[in-house]
Amino acid sequence: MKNLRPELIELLKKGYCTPRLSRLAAKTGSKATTIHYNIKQMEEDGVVKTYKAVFDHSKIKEGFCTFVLINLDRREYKTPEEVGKMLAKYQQVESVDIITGGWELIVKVRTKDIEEYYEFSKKALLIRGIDRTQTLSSLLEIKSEFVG
Amino acid sequence: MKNLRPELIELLKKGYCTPRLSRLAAKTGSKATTIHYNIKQMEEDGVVKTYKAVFDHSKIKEGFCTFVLINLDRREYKTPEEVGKMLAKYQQVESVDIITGGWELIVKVRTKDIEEYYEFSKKALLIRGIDRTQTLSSLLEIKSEFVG
DNA sequence: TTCATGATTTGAATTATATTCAAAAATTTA
DNA sequence: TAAATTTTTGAATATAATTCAAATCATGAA
Repeated sequence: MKNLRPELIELLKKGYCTPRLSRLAAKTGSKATTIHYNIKQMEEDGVVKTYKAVFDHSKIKEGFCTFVLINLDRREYKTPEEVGKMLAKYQQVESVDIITGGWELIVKVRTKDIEEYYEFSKKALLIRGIDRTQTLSSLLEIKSEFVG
Repeated sequence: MKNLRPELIELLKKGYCTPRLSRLAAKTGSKATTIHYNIKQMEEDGVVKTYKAVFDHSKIKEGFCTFVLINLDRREYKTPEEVGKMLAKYQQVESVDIITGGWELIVKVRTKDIEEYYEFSKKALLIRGIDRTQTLSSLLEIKSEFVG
C-alpha cells in the first residue's frame, strides 16, 4: 500500500479540479445551467488556465520559500526569456517573471528546507547565462496565491 | 441581464472549486472512493487550503503585475506582520511575505494597468509604518502559481 | 509468529451534480 | 421595428461524489 499523497499533491497543484457550478449558482442567484454556460465561455476564451488546489506549504515539504533576484551575464547572449523558461521547468519553481529594475528576473522557489534549496540553486542557478543572484528568504507567508 | 464574469472571477479566484475524484482515480490507478478518502484526510489535516481557478491575468483586467519591496519605518513601531496583514486585505494583492535581506516585506500586486497601480500605491503604500519601497514591474510572466 | 487494533481500500447503493438540448427571453444589429 | 445573436432557463440524461459496511492491509504487542 503506497502513500498516495505525494502523487495527489503534484496533480492537484496544477489541475484535476473543477468549478462547483451548483454552489456558484446558489451564491450568485443564477441557475446552474447559466453558470455552466458562462464558465464554458471563459474556458473557451482562455480566461481560465486551470482549476487547482492551494496547499499549506508548511505541511507538504515546501516549508522553505525564497524570492531569487537574477542578473544575467550579458556576455552569454541568453535572453531573459530563455533563462526564465529553463527555470520554469523545475517543479520547485512557483513563478518566474521578467522584470524592470536592477534585475532581469525574479523567481519564487519552494523547497522542503535550506538543504534542498542549496541543491536546487546549484543545479538551476549556477549556470551559464546567470551572472549574479540575490536570494530573499520568506520568514512568514501572510498571503499566497490570493489566499490569505 | 448582468455580466456574470466579474463575480464568478472573484469567487473562483479563492474557492468554489473541487477536485475531480474520478479523473484522479483514473490517473493514479486507484478507486474513486480511495481518492475520496485520501483527499478528505488532507482536508482535515489542513494540508489543502482551498481549490481555486487560475486565470490568464492579461484577460481579466489584471494585466499589470509588480513586486514591491518594502522597508519599514522603525520609528513607527509597526511590526512587519502588522503591516503585512494590512496589505493582504487588498484584493489586488496576490501575496505578502516577510523576508530576510535588505527589505522587510515583499508584496506581489496585480492591477489592470499602471493607473490602477498608482491608485493602489497611494492607498496602500503611502502609509505610516512604510518607509521606502522599490517596485519591480513584471514585463513578462513565464510561470505563475506553479502553472507554466 | 500470531493476534488484536487501527488504518486504508473497495464495491454497491445512494445522492448530488454536471451536462445536454431545445425553447424562451434578452440583447444587439441592421 | 424586425432579424439575428447571445444568454438564460427547465427538463431529461449522464456523470460523478458520497455514504457505508465489509474486506484488506499494516502495525505493534504478547
